[in-house]
Amino acid sequence: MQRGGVPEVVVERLPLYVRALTQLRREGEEVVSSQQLGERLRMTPAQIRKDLSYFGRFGKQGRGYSIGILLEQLREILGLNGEWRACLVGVGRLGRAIINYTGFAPEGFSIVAAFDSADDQVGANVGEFIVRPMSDLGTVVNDMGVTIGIVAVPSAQAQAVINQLVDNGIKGILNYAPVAPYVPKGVVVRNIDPVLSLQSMTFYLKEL
Amino acid sequence: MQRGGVPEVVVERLPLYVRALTQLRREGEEVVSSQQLGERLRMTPAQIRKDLSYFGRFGKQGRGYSIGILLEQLREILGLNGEWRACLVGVGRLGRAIINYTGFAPEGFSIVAAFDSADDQVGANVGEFIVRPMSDLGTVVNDMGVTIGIVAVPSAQAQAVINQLVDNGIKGILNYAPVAPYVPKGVVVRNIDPVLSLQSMTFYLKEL
DNA sequence: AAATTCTTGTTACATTATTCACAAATGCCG
DNA sequence: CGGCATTTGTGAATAATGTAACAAGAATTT
Repeated sequence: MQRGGVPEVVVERLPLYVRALTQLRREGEEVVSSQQLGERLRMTPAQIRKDLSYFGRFGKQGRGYSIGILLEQLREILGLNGEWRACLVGVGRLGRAIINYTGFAPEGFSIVAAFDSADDQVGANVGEFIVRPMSDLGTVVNDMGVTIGIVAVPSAQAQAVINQLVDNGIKGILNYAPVAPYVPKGVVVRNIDPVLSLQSMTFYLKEL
Repeated sequence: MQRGGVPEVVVERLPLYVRALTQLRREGEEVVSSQQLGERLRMTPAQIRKDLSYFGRFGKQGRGYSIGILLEQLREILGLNGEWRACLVGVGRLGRAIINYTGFAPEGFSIVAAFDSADDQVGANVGEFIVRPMSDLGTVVNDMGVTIGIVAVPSAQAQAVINQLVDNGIKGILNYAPVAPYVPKGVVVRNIDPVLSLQSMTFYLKEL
């Protein structure tokens, strides 16, 4: 287990529930049973009930869960009700794609600044940002209340950039570089690497 | 466990080993112990040895693993020695970013065609491709030996697109749409969703 | 209002995953 | 060459995760 006695696997499934519940609400549903939710998400109802039971008792026997209430509770638990501010480091191809990605903002994650360690990128206009030098990091983190750093630099520079982010008070790292970064305790990392996903996929494809 | 008696978690870690070994080789190393590899990847040496033991005996007592040999073996096991051909569905912002992503090709994954279900996109020029209609899917899959479909369509259309891919013989799906897709047995899905990653991250950030 | 049908929350059980610990090899050093 | 330092592969022990089963509560039907 991790922090607060809740297993990390469980925490990682909560956003799945949030997503499914949001969709159900959009469809006009008001109540859902663990059975129905399980069918949507292709998990067993028992697992869903067990997961939720780590945080409280949200359901009603014979009826199920009120979608509105459960959704609100889960958003609260995950801390999704505020606005989370992130900065991007690395404005190459990938970084530019991330800046222009429209999926973050509706979920309360906003990118508020862009950095690059290459001098020839600093000052450039990317999206609505002027690319800043890494030396501005501390100021930006403090002044704008940035807690998350999104790393989109070449793998050779990733660890150094992550160190700088952490040194300047960043608490969460969304890492797109293909490395296994080191961070001190208390800093949370999530890695995004489609290549790793494909490479484990092919294990199953090759023998089909 | 899954296929061949090898637990899926183990298969998902193999690409991590491949990545680390490739890097070590680039650094000029020839031999590595499970201890050293574990330090790089921040895992216990025991886990690495156990994982590898599902597939054979690659190490030498008192010495460790020959990087070249282990790397070759792992690439073979994962099926990474051939070229894997993929098609992309959805040429919106995200789809275009994926087409231009330079990380796939060096790892042996090539995108060989782009599709879109919106008529006003069909025929457009994206990257080096002319966007094709979904009706071309069967032909392309057969003629070009495509086994992987990359899905970058809005979530409302994702399941329908995935069904079409599967019906046309696609065996692996790399899904960027924020949905939990259904696929028949024998089809492998990997989901990429940075928002889910952020949403589980904030659980830990909010109480810091 | 009794009987029936649902469905939760939870405890007990089963399975899966990780870590430990050590015999058996291997290399190295003096 | 003998002894010391390493390091693997693995079976046993431990820990974590997932599933099943059921009492208790709530809605619905008769």
